[in-house]
Amino acid sequence: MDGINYEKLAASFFRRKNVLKIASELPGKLLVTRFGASETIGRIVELEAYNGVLDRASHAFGGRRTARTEPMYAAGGIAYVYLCYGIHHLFNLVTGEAEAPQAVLIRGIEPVKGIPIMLERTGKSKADSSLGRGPGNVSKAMGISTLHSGWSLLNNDIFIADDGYKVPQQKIITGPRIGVDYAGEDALLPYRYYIKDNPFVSRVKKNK
DNA sequence: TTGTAGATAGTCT
DNA sequence: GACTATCTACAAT
Repeated sequence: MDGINYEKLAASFFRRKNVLKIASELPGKLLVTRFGASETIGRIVELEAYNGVLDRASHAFGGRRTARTEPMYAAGGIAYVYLCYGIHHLFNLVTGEAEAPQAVLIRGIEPVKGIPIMLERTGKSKADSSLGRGPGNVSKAMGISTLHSGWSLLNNDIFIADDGYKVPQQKIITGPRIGVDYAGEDALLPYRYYIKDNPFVSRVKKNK
């Protein structure tokens, strides 16, 4: 449709046990949202894995289980959206089996389709590199909010798709996660994946 | 171009 | 009632 051919990823993709394996395959995939007549598509360029109860940076660390984190304990293939700073909605993909609270946080996308809609949602006037950079902007541009937490990624409202785009292996970089200094040694784990030289990947420091 | 400060609201104890 | 996270804006160089 509209010149973009893509295939929705099936539940089997999300339900594998190894969240790192799933995370390593996500760069270059498409994040699609369809709310009413508004379809927006962004290519995933940056993400972080959260490895269940062992991961201090995860909301589910130590087996904590509350109404908010409940979606993380479900089987993979649904969305987990939480609010941070009272303003930003962060979008996660739940992976793994039921009772294994693993998730992947989408930190950055490259707008592919529906850019005027994204501009309207974010209140921006032109599509610069800040449109899909940073987890708060991702959900804002895609129209995702905490209302969508627990939604299935197998329906036609929100889903992940593959359009055949392949990211060269040498352009997929792994490194420490961002904003998880409080996680102690876990903050050093290379659970962050991003595409090298992509302007929509948040950078610690500008270099030029 | 780089650094720093201020804002926010839902969740858990 | 305390805590948790990121973006935007503004100021200085």
